[in-house]
Amino acid sequence: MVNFDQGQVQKAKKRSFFPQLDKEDNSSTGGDDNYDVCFHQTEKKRRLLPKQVEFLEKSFEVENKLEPERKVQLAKEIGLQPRQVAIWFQNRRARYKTKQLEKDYDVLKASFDKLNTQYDCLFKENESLRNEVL
DNA sequence: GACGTTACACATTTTACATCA
DNA sequence: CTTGATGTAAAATGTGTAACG
Repeated sequence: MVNFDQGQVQKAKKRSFFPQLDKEDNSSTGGDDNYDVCFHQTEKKRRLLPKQVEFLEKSFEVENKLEPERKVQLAKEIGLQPRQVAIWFQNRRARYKTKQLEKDYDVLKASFDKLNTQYDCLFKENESLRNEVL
């Protein structure tokens, strides 16, 4: 299912082995009639199609890591190199991790703030009690 | 145990777009 | 409206390391 236009997608490969004949037809000069994010992935470099990302994202939800088999399978389904799928997962894991870290920080900070105000209250209470004693 | 290989984490670079003056 | 500066997220690269045969 989900056949993307392989013709285009496949081109995005080449692991940047060598510069190759970049010289694409649609040279910069006004040729970029299609400012479309999706469909000029041809012939040059990166940015995955929304549908591909959607797929990867779904797959990531199911399982955060991927065995070689699933990698190949997934790559086939969405028309990417297995290598690209692997890289995507690596980057995705990294993103997830930093997000999680931020969340953890927020939680920690919240509890710290709470503790801080509690301390404040106790400190003041203590102060007033001492004043009473005097 | 020293070797190649593989897969990953992590840091870093490179690119594609967005935004704004 | 175009153009260049700047910022940002994502794709890709590079490096180090652990696991495995």
